[in-house]
Amino acid sequence: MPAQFSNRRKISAKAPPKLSKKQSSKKSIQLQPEDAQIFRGLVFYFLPNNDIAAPRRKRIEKAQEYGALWAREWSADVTHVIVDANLRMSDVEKAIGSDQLKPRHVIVNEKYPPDCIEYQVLLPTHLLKFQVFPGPRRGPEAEGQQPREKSPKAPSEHFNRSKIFATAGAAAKPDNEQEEPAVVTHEPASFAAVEGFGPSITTKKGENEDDELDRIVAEVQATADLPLELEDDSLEPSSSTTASDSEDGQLTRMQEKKHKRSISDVVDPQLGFSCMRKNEGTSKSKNPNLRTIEMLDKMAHYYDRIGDRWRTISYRKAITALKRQTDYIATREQAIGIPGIGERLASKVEEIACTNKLRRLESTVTDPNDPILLLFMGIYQVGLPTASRWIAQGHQSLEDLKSKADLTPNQRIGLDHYDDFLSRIPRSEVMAHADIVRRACSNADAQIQLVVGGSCRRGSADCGDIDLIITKESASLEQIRTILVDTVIPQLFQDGFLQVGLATSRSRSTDRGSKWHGASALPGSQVWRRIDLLFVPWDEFGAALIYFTGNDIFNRSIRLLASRKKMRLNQHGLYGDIMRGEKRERITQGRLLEGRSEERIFEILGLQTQHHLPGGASIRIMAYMGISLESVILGKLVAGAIPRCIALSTIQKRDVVFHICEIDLATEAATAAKNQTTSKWSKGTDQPGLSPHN
DNA sequence: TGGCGGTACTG
DNA sequence: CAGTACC
DNA sequence: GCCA
Repeated sequence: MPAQFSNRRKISAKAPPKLSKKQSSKKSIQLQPEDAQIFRGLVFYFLPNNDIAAPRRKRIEKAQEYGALWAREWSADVTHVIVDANLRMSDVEKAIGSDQLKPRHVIVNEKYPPDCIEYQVLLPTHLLKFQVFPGPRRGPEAEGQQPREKSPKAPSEHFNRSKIFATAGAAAKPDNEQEEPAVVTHEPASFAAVEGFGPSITTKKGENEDDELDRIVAEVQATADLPLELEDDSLEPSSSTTASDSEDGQLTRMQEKKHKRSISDVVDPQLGFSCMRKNEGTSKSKNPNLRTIEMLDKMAHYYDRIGDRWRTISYRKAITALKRQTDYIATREQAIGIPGIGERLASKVEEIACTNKLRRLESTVTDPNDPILLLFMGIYQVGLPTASRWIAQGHQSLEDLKSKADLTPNQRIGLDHYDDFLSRIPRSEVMAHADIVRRACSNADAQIQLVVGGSCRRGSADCGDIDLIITKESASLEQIRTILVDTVIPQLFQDGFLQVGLATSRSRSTDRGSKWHGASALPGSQVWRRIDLLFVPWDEFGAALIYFTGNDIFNRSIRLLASRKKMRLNQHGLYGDIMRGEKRERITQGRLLEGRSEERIFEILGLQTQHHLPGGASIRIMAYMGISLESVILGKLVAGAIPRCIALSTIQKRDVVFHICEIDLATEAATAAKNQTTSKWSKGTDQPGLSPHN
C-alpha cells in the first residue's frame, strides 16, 4: 500500500485519477496521529458519494482524519462502500452496478466509520447494525405496517435483535453512547445468517478467527427465540406465565413503535442536522429517552441526598430500564409496561415527555443547603449523616471543613483530593495502573493473576476507580494476602505508585481481611486515583468475579434471586440450604454450593442455559447487566475480561438483563481449536477471567 | 402492607 | 454500634 | 419509589 495511503490529505494532482482525495476548499482536515488512523489503507466510497449533505460531509471528513481515502469515483481500489442509512442494497447495485460489486467489497451503512472511530478499531463489518438492507427501499407507509405481527412469535425476533444493540453498554454507563438500532430491526432475524448477505459474511468459515466468529454470530442471530427458553425458572411456578405474558406485551408494543420511529428517523433529514449540531465531532447518537433519564437521575440524586434509600434504588432501576428502551417512551401506558416502572414513575415519565420538565424536581431545588450537601457528600468517606451534621454545625464550604471541622484521617485525604477522586479515569489509565500492579505481583510471585474488574470489566470507556481482583491458583486467602501485604504493596509504595492506604484491614492482622483500598498515581502524575484491590482465594474466584463485575443493581438482583431460592450469594460463593426467619433474616450459614466457577453459579441459579444452534454448536449464556456489546464482541477492548464470550442475545429476567453469551463450539471444537488455538474465545480449561491479557 | 443484597472496614 | 464503602 |  504505497504512496496513495500516505495520509497526506491532499494527494491532488499527483494522486491516481480515480483516487483523488477530497479537495476541500474551505476546511483542512486534521489527520489523527498515525497510530490512531484505523482506516489507513482503506478506500471508502460513499453512497451518495458527495459531501453536499452536512452529516455525510462530516462523516467523510472524519473518516479521512482517521486515515481513509475517499474515492471520488468508483474504482478498483475501493475497499468499503459506506451507504447512507436510507438506502438499500438495490440502490447500491443501481448506483455502482452489480457487476462492479465484488465479494471483497465491504458494504456497510453510515454507522460503521463513526463506530470504528469510537472504539478505535476496525469493527467486524458484518454486525447487523452496520448492514445495508437488501430489497427495494420502501416508503414510510408501507414500512410502517409491514412485517410485524406475522405470528405471535415474530415480535420476539425483532425484539431480540434490536435489544442486542439497544442495551449494549447503556445499562451501566450513561456516558457510553451507542448507535440507535435504526433500520436494523426491520429485517427478519434470519437475514444475515441465512441469506449470507454482505461481503464479509460470505467468507469461508475457518479462515480465521473472525470468520468463525462471524458464522457463529450469524447463527445465533438466526436463533430468534432464545430469551423465551430462559423462562423455565422454578422461582414461581404459577406466576411465570404472567411474567412472560407481560413481557411479551412489552415486546409487542416496543416493536410496533419501532417501525414508526426508525423509519422516520431514517427518512427525516433534519435528524442528521440536529444531531450534528449537538454532537459536533463525535458521531454518537443518544438514547431517545436521554432527557427523561436525566430528569429521573436528578430525582434519584435528590432522594439520595435526603436519605431515601429505597426511592433512590427505584429511580435507578427505572433509569436502567429506560436506558435499554430503544424507543422514546412518551406516555404513561408505554412506561408502565416496563418492568421497574410503576404508576408513579410512569406519570413522571409522561410529564417529562409532555412538558420537558418535572415539577416535583423543581420543588426540590429550593433548599439552599442542597448544593452544600451535594458538595460535602462528594468527599470520600462522607455520607449523608456526616454531611448534614457539618452543615448543621455551620460549615459552608470545603475550606470551612479543612480548617474547622473534625475529620477522620480518611476524610482528610478525601478532602485533600476532592477533585482527583471525583474525576473519571480513562480506560487506558485504568489499564496502566493495573499493569503496574500486575508487574509488581509477578515479581513477587509469578503465579499471581490479576483481573481488572468494576465498570472497566464491563467495557466502560472511563471508570470511577480502579478495581483489581487478585488471585492465584490453588492459593488461600492468607497466602495471597501475605504476598500482597508483605511484598507487593510495600514495593508499590516504595516505587511511588501507591500514595496512601484508606481501608486496609490492618486492625486484626490475623483475621480474614480481603480488601485493600487506597490511592495510586502513575509515574509523573500528580493525580491520585482510587484503587481497590480484592484478594480472592482460588476457590472463591467465580463468586468474586460476579461480585466485582456486576454493578450494584445487578448484584442486588442476582442476590435477591438467590435468596428467593433459599440460597445466598456473596463474593465468596453461592450457598444453599439457607434457612431464613420471620423477616428473611438468615438463620443458617448454608452449605457452599459453588465458588470457583462463575459459570456454575449462574447455572445453579437457573440463569445459565445452553442453547443448541442449527450448526450443531451451542452457546452458553453467562451475562452481566450493563456490559457493552461492542466491547465484548471485540474482546480486544476488554482484553480478556470476558473471556471466550461474545454477546449474541439479550435476555431479560425480571429486572435483570443478561446479554453476554459464551460460545461452546461443541461439534466445531476441533476446527475451532485448529484455527484459533490462541483465541481468547477458544474453549480452554482456564478459569473465567484469566484469559491471556496480552 | 412490608420487603428491598451481602459483606468489609473504620471509629 | 453507626457510618461508609464495594460491586 | 416498585412489587408481590
